[in-house]
Amino acid sequence: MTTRKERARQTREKIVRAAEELLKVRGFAALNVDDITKIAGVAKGTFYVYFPHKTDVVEEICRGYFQNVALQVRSLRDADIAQRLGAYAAGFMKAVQCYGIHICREWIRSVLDPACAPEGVDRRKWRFDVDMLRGLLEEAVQGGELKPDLPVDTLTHLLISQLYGMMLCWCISDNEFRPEEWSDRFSEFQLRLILAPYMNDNKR
Amino acid sequence: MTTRKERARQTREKIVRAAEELLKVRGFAALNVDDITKIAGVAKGTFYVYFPHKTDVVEEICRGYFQNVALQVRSLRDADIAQRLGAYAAGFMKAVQCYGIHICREWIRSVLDPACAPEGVDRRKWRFDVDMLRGLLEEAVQGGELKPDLPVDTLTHLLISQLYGMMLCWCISDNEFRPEEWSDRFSEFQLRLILAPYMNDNKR
Amino acid sequence: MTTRKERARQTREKIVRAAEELLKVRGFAALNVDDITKIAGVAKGTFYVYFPHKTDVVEEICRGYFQNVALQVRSLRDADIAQRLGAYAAGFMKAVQCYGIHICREWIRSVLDPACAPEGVDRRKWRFDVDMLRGLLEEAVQGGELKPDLPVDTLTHLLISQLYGMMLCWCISDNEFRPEEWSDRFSEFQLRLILAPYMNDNKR
Amino acid sequence: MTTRKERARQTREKIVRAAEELLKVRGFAALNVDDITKIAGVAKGTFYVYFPHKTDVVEEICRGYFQNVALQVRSLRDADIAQRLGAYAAGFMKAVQCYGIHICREWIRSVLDPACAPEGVDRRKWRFDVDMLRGLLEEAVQGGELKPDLPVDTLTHLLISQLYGMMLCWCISDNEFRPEEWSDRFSEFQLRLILAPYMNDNKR
DNA sequence: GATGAATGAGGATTCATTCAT
DNA sequence: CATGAATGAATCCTCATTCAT
Repeated sequence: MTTRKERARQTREKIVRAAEELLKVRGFAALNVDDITKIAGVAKGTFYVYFPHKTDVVEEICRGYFQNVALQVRSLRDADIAQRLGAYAAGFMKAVQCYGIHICREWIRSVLDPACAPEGVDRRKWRFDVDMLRGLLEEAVQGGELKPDLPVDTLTHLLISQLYGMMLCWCISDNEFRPEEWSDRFSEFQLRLILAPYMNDNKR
Repeated sequence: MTTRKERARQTREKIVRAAEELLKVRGFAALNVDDITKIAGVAKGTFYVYFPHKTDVVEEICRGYFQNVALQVRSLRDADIAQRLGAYAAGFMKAVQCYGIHICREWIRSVLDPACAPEGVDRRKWRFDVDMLRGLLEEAVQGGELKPDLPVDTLTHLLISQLYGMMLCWCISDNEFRPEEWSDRFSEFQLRLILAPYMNDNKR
Repeated sequence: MTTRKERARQTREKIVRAAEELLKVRGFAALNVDDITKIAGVAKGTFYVYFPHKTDVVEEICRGYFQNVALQVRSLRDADIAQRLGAYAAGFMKAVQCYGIHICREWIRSVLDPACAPEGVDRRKWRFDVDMLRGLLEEAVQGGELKPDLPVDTLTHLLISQLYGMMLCWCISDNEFRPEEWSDRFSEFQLRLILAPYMNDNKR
Repeated sequence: MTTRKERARQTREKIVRAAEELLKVRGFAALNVDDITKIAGVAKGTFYVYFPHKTDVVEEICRGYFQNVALQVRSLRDADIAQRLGAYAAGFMKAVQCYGIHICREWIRSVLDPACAPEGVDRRKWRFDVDMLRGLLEEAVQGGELKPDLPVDTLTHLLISQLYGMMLCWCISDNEFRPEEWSDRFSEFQLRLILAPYMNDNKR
């Protein structure tokens, strides 16, 4: 009984891992069920026991990705807003680097066109990041850390497009730099300068 | 004489238009020669009279797009560096908006994976932008407008990833904002602040 | 269990037989997967379950053909070299006749141009024959049956080109004679005469 | 007028030359009208002004080949039959080498299957060679040079299959030897030995 | 005679998906 | 649950040939 279920879980796991591996190495366009099952060491038909469609496994892979970023940001109670945003950026880029260029490319590609790419790969990550950054800024305003005239929406979008832009440029430039290092430069050269005009001195 | 060649030009045009239309509506993944020629009203073989490979027509479509941006920047002789970079950003985002979200998405998608996507659609735009922005910064340094300790590479990449990030976020957010307006905010809230530490007062 | 695999074997067999039939009747140039599967009574895709490329099935057909010739030659311990070479020739021409003119033609054609014809159909038969005949001659020299001044290479090539020439002429002349009978004439009128100058009397 | 005709002749010539060149270099399978006309420097349609079908030009190319061999054999009045047959063989192999491996391969291939290959490339060469060699032998018998019990047909076929066999082996072995040299060895090691039993001493 | 634009049948190969065992 | 044989629609590309100019 439990054995049966456990076995099934393992089979499913093998398939997901195989798909993930291929996705990382070769990208979505070159992903096919044949290879997935061959690598997973199961029969082709087994794939369809667990996933009605090929895209479903991609969805599952991409779902978890990106979502558990930055939960640790909350824990930075004593840090100032610049540090917390910096931590978010660092977490973001660390995740980006960790997932690898192919997953990122795939994520971008899929999020650009939900119609022709894995349908399940939705914009949750995007919404999450927008909400997260806006939340951090609003909190800081409410907590008196930032001045009330801070244009929250504008800054949110500037910050987030910077993060997404670095990911995109990394993908375009084909690994020309290390994402992790760039989040540092982002914090160092950009973040504080942008926030500076809105910082309350007493908080400093 | 002229008629023959003119006809051919029109046929080619019809094919390009048909492909462009499909590209805009359905994206590259769903693009196929059959539909292109059907829409263009020519025989399938005719496509290959003008384009050796399917991807070549996509290249043709995307080429040009993005490439004639920002030549006017050079003409801004009297403007300071912030104004010139701002003009570049404005030109970039204006082009982005002008080409439309589908072409932009396609461009991003194709530039993400030259292996499986239109090979001809290369990174020229990317290289061009990188070189252009770096050039503007270097000139300003040489001209004494910016201090010599300006980290050219870092700033170039920050600026460019901001631009590309805005384009990407626009595509992701599905037209949630107008690119043109965002280049203004970019200039207003970010550009000057980042450059400020490196501005020579006398130039101001 | 057995049924599944057995069925598959039969399907594969059906495909091979269909291809062979077409090959015999129409030759390689007119061979296409569509017809093969139609005759075999399976779906087009099924062909590719068993053969990655069209040429692979042709290879399979031609392999084996020609390869198990002349193993019996080795067993002719007591026969003299002329008899053994004669036996080889006889085996060769018997095989030629047995396989039929179309397969022979196809084999020649394919072996003539590995680039555009079935790549897998290689020159094994050719190498095998060359090595076999040379081996027989060398053995006879080492065994003292033939004089040491025998020009092994030259004779090998003369003999082999005679054999292949008879096959070719048979194909060209469109069945004008029976290959089996010609190997007899080859032995009778040519083989002994050519070897004569090099025969050691004592062996006789 | 004459100019018109002369021009046309030149155009036709250019096409034939271009086709010949391609045939030599790439073989029949890779021959296509597009390349022929491109190399010839004429429009595609021009090809069809002179040749109703692609195969017709190949026929024209192959026709002349092989046919003007050995007309000089006739002139060897004083030579004995072995010398004359040797001269024929030499002429044959010289032609073979001169035409190149691709033409030879193509000729063999086409002669093997007139149905799928250039239809016009017929067996004339084959008939010509058979008749020629048989004629030489019969003449020698009638002239008393060879004994009347000479098995003309058998020897004719053995000789001719030897010649064709050398050509075939050359093609198969991919230029492993020089045809011209092999006709010498053929004469030296084989021809005289085969004829010896039938030679009338007085003629020598 | 010469052109070259247009054709469209034909052919190889891929691959997501089904289903009987 | 797991299998893997079978499917067939989809798609890219080739190229001999036609024909209006």
